[in-house]
Amino acid sequence: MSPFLHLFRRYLREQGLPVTQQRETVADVVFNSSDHLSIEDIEAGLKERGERLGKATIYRTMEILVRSGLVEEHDFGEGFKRYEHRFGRQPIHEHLICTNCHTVVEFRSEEVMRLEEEVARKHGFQPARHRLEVFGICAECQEQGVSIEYQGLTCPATQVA
Amino acid sequence: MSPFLHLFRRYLREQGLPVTQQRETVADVVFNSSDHLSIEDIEAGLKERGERLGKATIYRTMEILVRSGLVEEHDFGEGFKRYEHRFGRQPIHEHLICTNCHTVVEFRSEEVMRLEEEVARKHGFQPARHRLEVFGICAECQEQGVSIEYQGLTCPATQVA
DNA sequence: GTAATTGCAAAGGATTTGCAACAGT
DNA sequence: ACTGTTGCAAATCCTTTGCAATTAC
Repeated sequence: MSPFLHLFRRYLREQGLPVTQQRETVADVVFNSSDHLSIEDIEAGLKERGERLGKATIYRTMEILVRSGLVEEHDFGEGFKRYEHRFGRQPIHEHLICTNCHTVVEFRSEEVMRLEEEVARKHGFQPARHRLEVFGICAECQEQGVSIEYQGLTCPATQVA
Repeated sequence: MSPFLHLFRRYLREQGLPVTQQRETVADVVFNSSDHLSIEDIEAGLKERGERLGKATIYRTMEILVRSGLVEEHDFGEGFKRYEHRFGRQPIHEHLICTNCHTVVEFRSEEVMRLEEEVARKHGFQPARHRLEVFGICAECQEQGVSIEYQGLTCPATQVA
């Protein structure tokens, strides 16, 4: 049982929401992983514990967890969302993502923080947030001979002859 | 008719694919806009011209356009894709996006290019690409009194009392 | 007890796919 | 003519929603 679970319980009580078995179980799965979990990952984690929970309940609980600020939602462009808890992490950080095995490394960059501010100001925007994702192949996958998928970064057709 | 259409025709011929009316029309709509178009936007553009095209054809043509390198696909986390042609743009650039009106400003940052390289190397990754998006409220929307939606950036529940 | 949650199944939006009719080479 | 495309509808994927049965307070 995660030592942070009581924070979620407290949040639920503050909001006048029932503290249910299902909500606690979902939160505990998320709090006990330092990965960036998909809903499917969370389902698998629940199954491993022998918990049989409706998928709708997982979605509904994730919504509350995000609202509580205890969990952050990400969209890495895979067609579905991923979630990470915020304990013991930098409040704002960027992601380095292996496009083969989906390993995620977090890093913080003051340069990007400054850049957000600078670029927004230059264009008269009120900055709210940013996201920086670097995609590549991690060391381990490289060793197994995986190389970069074609990204359309070179552009032969645009070469006007 | 876009002056770049012949590049798409050439690409199709090189690939042994038929140059159809529909493919030309879709490409022309995309090439004539400097916006970041959703499929719905493209459909609207076609309707304006009096073209009646199946949605599946639009999706299939966008796939080819992306593969050709003439068009780039984006996912700004809205739940659907957007497309921009690559003519007269920086080959690699970042996006500043108004979360209210969806205006997109492009900017280039050498710092981010360097950061991608540096961070990937530090973690043994082979870098392939990155994406940086800054979200905020544009000047025009600010004038109309729009302010930043709550982003969950402050995190009261994580304050361990 | 009362109000909210759960679980299921149905609905939803974006995208894809199967297939008969059709157009490009 | 032959191969590949088009358009429609059905299917798919992730996510949300309606509703009767159940649980938290």
